Amino acid sequence: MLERLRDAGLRPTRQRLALARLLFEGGNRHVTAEQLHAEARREEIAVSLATIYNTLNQYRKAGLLREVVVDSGRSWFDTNLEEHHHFFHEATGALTDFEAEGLAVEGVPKAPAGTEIDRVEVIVRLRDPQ
Amino acid sequence: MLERLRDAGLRPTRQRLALARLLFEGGNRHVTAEQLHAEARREEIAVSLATIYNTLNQYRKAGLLREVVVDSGRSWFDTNLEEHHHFFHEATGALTDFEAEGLAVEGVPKAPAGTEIDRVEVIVRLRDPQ
DNA sequence: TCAATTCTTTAGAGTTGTTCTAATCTAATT
DNA sequence: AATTAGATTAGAACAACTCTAAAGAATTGA
Ligand SMILES: [Mn+2]
Ligand SMILES: [Mn+2]
Ligand SMILES: [Zn+2]
Ligand SMILES: [Zn+2]
Repeated sequence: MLERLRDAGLRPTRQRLALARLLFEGGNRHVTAEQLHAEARREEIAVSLATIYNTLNQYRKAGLLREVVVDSGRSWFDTNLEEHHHFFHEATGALTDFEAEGLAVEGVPKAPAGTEIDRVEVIVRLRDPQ
Repeated sequence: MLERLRDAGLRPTRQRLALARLLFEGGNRHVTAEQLHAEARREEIAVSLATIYNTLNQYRKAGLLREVVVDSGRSWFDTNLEEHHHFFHEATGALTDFEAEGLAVEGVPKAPAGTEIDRVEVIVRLRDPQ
């Protein structure tokens, strides 16, 4: 973790290390700022909400996290850096991955003049049956 | 317009009619609440921001509009009800359509137990070249 | 080793987008 | 025309997020 932060040009402070452990140890995950803050509090890690936001954004800029936009009004951060896509269940707010392998998006038109394609994102919105 | 609102179970009030004209006459468009409010003011239509929000949400629930989620922090509403997808240029906030015809999304995994697929959304994020 | 420097954290204030409240107004119904 | 149901509004409230400036911690380098 220490290395990972140093490599990203971030001082390995108490807070950043603790949050890195929550985020990166124990499998990929999706979190919002409030969720991570609540989790830190539960684990008795003293860290302010401002620092949660600072840290998530720094990790994103450093490429340690990416943002997933599925809901206006709330930012989700994703520790899974592999090419993949998302199920989003509107009713429950559940956000889950599915692998890009096996998925084919074909016939994407070329980017408008003066721009290029950064990323093709597929979001599968779910609802309750019937 | 009057018919359209009546069919949706909405009283055709002065405000709803004026907004329907802005939204639905003259081709498909994407708007945010603030944009529509500014436009109404420009056209000297007296309508409060609360009514803009109420109306956009009512139109969405009635199926006259859909919401496009491309940016956390701001809701976009789309008058284009045909199956289509979006380019989103992060840098400028430009949101443009491309037709679903010609696009194939294959290999979408089946929905998690207890849910079903509502819609498959493709968002092509654009950046400036290089 | 220990200033000195630079960067980080923090509480709380500020901002933005959106929703709520409750008073007033308007459309529909009788 | 009177009544009723529903709509609009200003402004307050709220939620998510960012900013500010003061205090604290990591790093540097003498
Ligand atoms: Mn939402
Ligand atoms: Mn954004
Ligand atoms: Zn993911
Ligand atoms: Zn569109």
